[in-house]
Amino acid sequence: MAQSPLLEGLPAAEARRVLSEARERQLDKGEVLFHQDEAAEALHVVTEGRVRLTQLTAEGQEVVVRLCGPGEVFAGIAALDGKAYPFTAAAAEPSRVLLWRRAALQELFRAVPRLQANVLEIVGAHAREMLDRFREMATEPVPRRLARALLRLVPRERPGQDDALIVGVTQQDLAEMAGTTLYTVSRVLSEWEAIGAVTTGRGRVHVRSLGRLQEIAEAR
Amino acid sequence: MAQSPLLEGLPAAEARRVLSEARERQLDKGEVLFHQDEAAEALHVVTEGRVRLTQLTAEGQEVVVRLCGPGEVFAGIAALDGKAYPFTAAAAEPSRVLLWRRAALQELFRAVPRLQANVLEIVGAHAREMLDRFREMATEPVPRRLARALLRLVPRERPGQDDALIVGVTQQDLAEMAGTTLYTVSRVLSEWEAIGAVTTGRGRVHVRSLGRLQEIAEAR
DNA sequence: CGGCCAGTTGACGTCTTTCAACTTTGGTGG
DNA sequence: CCACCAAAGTTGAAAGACGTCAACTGGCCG
Repeated sequence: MAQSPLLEGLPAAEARRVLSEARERQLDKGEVLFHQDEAAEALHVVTEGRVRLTQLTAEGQEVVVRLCGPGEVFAGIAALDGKAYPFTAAAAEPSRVLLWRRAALQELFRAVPRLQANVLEIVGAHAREMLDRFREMATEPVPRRLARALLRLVPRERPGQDDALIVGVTQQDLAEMAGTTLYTVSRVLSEWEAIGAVTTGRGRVHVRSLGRLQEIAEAR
Repeated sequence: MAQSPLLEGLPAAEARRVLSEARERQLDKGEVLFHQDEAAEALHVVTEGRVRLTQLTAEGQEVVVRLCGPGEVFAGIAALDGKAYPFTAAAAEPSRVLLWRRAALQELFRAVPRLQANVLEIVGAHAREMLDRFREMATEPVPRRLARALLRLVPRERPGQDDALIVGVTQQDLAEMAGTTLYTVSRVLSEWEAIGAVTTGRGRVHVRSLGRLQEIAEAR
């Protein structure tokens, strides 16, 4: 938690102050934190496990907006403007989150201005990410989108490593992140396996060469 | 300008105060206000004409993020967190914009808190819109996306009217907004013309029945 | 009136989805 | 500990949507 971007640059005393205002919530696998279109009440941070943010289409098809691991903030926008949550949040596995209600947050902003700056920066980063993904969806073929989806799932900051193991993510999940079907995901992964770029297993993708994947994501 | 969401709810005196801090800029058709990835300096509002926000892919393909008419705010996120502009802004026709540099804005926020609330709300709305469009791109076929693109171009608030005339937008533009090609746009518009939903002309789309279009956008 | 830009339309190819059948994996309860 | 079941993954065949290329038309401005 200490290294969450939410608390970045805060002196220990202020960080404690902020944390003391949080509520904690524990979630079983699959438990829903909030539904899309509900009134937005709080900003959340994952401390343990993983939370999956999804948008549902009118036809009932799901799209995965983001998969949040420990330290990651979500529903930041909602907390700022207090409109409706733009997605549903549910635990992808047994998880723990901290949450700050809007009122508490407003007050903390006054006492700890750096906190507000952090929230704005996080919200900005998310808005940028959505813009990029929107462009990707509009212009890039499935394999490249899938490569990017995998790269986004790789735990950050693994100096020197050129491989990565992604677990607890089904091909259905990957399909919803890349905006395609599980069939196409399976085919593409099979191809990559044939050229030795990845190995796959039930709920598991082992990226053998992040570099290779990056090339697929960016290149030609 | 008075009815821009930026100034919503501000007493006349405060609105004047805010406006007095703005710089104005005039743009010829095609003139670029700022480029994607430049350091973000200012929040902008269109007062006249139209500004086109685009993202460029690595391969040089363009995607239109938004087309802003009078009163509309853009680059709000950038002004808050001061990172890079996430898109390029250029005048789609001779235009005029007001702009507030980050420092001026911060100061105004202190004097006019409602202004900050407005900016946060606007940024939130844009973030939500991008989320929705991302989902659309991931799940919806071209005709529906095109219908939505047209509906977004219809001047707001025309009580009672069931038709709308959209001018100064080429099919190439529509293609970039809907994430497709001008060929597909032409074909789809031809179909709609055949059933009497629209009529088209050079740089012109006359929507005969907004209701019909809405059905296409939402339905089945 | 000529050239240019916007738009149209057909033919074709390809990527992706859809549907169906089948295999593999891992967990659970007997 | 094993057998079994459900969930996850694989793969082929076929259809469909969409993009690409090329040729053609038509309106508009100088």
